[in-house]
Amino acid sequence: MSAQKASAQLNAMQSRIRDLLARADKPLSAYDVIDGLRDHGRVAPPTVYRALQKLIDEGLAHRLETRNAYVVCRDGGHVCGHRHRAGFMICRTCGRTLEFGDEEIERLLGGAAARSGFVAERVAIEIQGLCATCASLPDANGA
Amino acid sequence: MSAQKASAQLNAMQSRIRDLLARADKPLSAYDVIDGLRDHGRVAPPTVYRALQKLIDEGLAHRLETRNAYVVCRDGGHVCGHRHRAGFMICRTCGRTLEFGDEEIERLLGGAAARSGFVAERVAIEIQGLCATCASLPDANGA
DNA sequence: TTGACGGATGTTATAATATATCGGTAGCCT
DNA sequence: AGGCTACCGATATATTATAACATCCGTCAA
Ligand SMILES: [Zn+2]
Ligand SMILES: [Zn+2]
Ligand SMILES: [Zn+2]
Ligand SMILES: [Zn+2]
Repeated sequence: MSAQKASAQLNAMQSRIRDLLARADKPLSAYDVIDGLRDHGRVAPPTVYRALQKLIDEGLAHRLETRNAYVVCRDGGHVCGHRHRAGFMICRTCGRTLEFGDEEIERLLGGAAARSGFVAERVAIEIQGLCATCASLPDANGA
Repeated sequence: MSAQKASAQLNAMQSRIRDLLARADKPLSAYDVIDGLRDHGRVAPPTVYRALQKLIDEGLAHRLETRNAYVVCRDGGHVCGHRHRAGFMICRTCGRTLEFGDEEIERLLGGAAARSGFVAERVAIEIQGLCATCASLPDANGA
């Protein structure tokens, strides 16, 4: 058991935050997380940001750049614990966020980059719009 | 000339900011812009944010979500003045940013979205990495 | 002409997001 | 034990963005 690595090595704070993100049905900002942890006493921003970064490093969570918010990794099948690229569809009405890990898209992005000799390291793909549910409600369509 | 619309209807502030963005060889934050306009006297944040939004609305500039920064539209051929979707490759070393408007990618993203019944409105695609120039320099490779 | 109205622009103040920096704690090696 | 290191957390502050209010200016009915 010398080379045991990564997951399950979360401390109490990290676990609490992961649970909080997992229970939420939409992305939480760092300060939403701080508020959500009020039961455990006051928590300072750096504590939360570091814990979030840890979860991201472990592949357990993602940051949504267009929202300044965080979600647990919900990439359908894959068992988390390895970092992976992902895209997101974020509903502007209900906030629900669908994660997708479409390798096809990633390959194409890599291709577009390679055409210019660009070496891709991080890829952010975030689609804002209406989820199927909200799109079917008249209110959300702007009408 | 009753229905003349859009472009060239920039006021002095908007033009100055567009010029500033155009002269910069990398994305500028809103506060970089404020600093860059110091010659013209102090400018307050809302003034700059509103002007930037105007430029974005006119299709003359884009916001980089992963950087909280702004660039002029440099989509190769197209004459700006209409909003369009774009992707970006952002060099982490020199900051230079390449804009691409790959319809193929957009179609695929639309497809990924449609598969879940998601109605895409805004699409952000931002690739961080090394530009061809920086990738060829030993320092930038992390070595 | 003139003064009520409305939209655009500018200012002040403050909110929301994120990090620099320091000090404490615990494991670990000598 | 003593010192080293790495992690952890708190205080303070930096960075990014907007709310709320004031001002200016063109429009148009009276
Ligand atoms: Zn994921
Ligand atoms: Zn929805
Ligand atoms: Zn463009
Ligand atoms: Zn570069």
